[in-house]
Amino acid sequence: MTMTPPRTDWIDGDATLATMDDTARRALSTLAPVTLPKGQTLFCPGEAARGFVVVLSGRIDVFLTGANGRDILLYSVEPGQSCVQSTLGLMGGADYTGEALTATDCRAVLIPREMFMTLMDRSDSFRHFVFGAFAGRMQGMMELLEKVAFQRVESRLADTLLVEAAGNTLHLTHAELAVKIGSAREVVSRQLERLSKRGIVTLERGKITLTDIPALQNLARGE
Amino acid sequence: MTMTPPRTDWIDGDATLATMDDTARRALSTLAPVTLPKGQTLFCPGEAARGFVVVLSGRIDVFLTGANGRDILLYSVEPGQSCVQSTLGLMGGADYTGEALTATDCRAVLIPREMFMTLMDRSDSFRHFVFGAFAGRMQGMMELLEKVAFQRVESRLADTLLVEAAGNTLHLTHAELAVKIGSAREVVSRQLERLSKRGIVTLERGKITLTDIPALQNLARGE
DNA sequence: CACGTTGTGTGACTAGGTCACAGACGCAGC
DNA sequence: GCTGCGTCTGTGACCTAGTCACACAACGTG
Repeated sequence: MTMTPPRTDWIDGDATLATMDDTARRALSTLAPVTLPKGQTLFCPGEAARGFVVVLSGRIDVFLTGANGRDILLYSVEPGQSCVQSTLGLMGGADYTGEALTATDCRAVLIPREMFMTLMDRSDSFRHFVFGAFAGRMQGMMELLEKVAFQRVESRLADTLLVEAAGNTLHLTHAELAVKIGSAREVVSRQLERLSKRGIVTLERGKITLTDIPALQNLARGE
Repeated sequence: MTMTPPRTDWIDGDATLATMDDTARRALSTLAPVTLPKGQTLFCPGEAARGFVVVLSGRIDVFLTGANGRDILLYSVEPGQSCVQSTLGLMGGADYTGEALTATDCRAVLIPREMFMTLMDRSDSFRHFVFGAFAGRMQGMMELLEKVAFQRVESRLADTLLVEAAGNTLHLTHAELAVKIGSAREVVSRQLERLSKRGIVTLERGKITLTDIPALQNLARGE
């Protein structure tokens, strides 16, 4: 029986994982990254966590779904980051409440539950990585909560337009924008129409062009 | 120079701390708990974290304050729990955004930054405690977000009335209720008035009596 | 018992979410 | 080309919630 030697190039290729100590690298090298097509569901509400997910390339979006069917984007997982939702269940947390979807084609590693637990105890750098991820997400959730609870839709929308734009155009539907800012599609449509009438954006089907960035920046920070 | 032997009774007296391993107990025994009067501010926005706070008795409420001055209760810290906000700054997180107030007279320990860091690396049980706390708060924040984003005020109010009631009365002002559910005082007043007209509660200054608990339970879970 | 403080009630108005549609556009498959 | 069909967008009516500006009632203290 022959074994192919474990590949570690995906570890070295990731800015975050490459800095791990030997304990973590040895354990990780026994894993193989998986490729996931765009649009795939990784976790859904109520499902038990299978392990700890680290994204190597692509993007995973994590949503919270409300009783009424609307959902809101909790955060996006970019390369070198992890989907902390998946670990809440591993540590005294209750059932998984979010829903994770691949926003693009992805490569990712799934660190199984046992290895995760062991590394948390044995590897300083792995532990620090996980802790940092937790703290970061927590902060992000607080900011999101603050926005949803206190900020006007107009302001959140302007902010999202700026963040999401590549150059000064973005290819998103009103419905997708609505999810990102935690509002309803019709509301986004009406807000965009107002912005368009003020000459701040121009609208086409599936495409938005920003024509007055400074004005948007003002709106984003609440006038 | 004489030293009073370190007291550990406050460690043994706390259900959570009492289960810590020797490493943690030795370190903790060098600390002395502090007493805090009701209404004291522990942290305010923008302030750097001083350490990790564990509550021994009493309750600390942690709020998020919006730009418009309204605030919302993020969570309450009960005995044996910790104020994880205070550690976000200790680990890659940004500035402190919440505000912590003692809701009652309290006894608490402040674990300074260095000891916190050391214990995280050296003590398994301390680390598990902190991680559990993080996971729990994270879960709680998600639930709060879901409520604020998707649930009706009527439903959130009913839920809070049930949770907060001692027996079937509670001594809270409309303004305090508003903060707990993340709404405005006037809205709470009007909702309570409706409940009162339907015979579900009776209202007095600073006091609410629940007269139809089943009806409230229905409202709480959204009819 | 006068007075300030705190809690509550109310009306008018705005923002935002929901529902039920009607078009409009884009892209298969003839 | 045309014909459907799904997706995206626009719109009106309606309801809930948040905001602003008050009035007034209940308590507490000197």
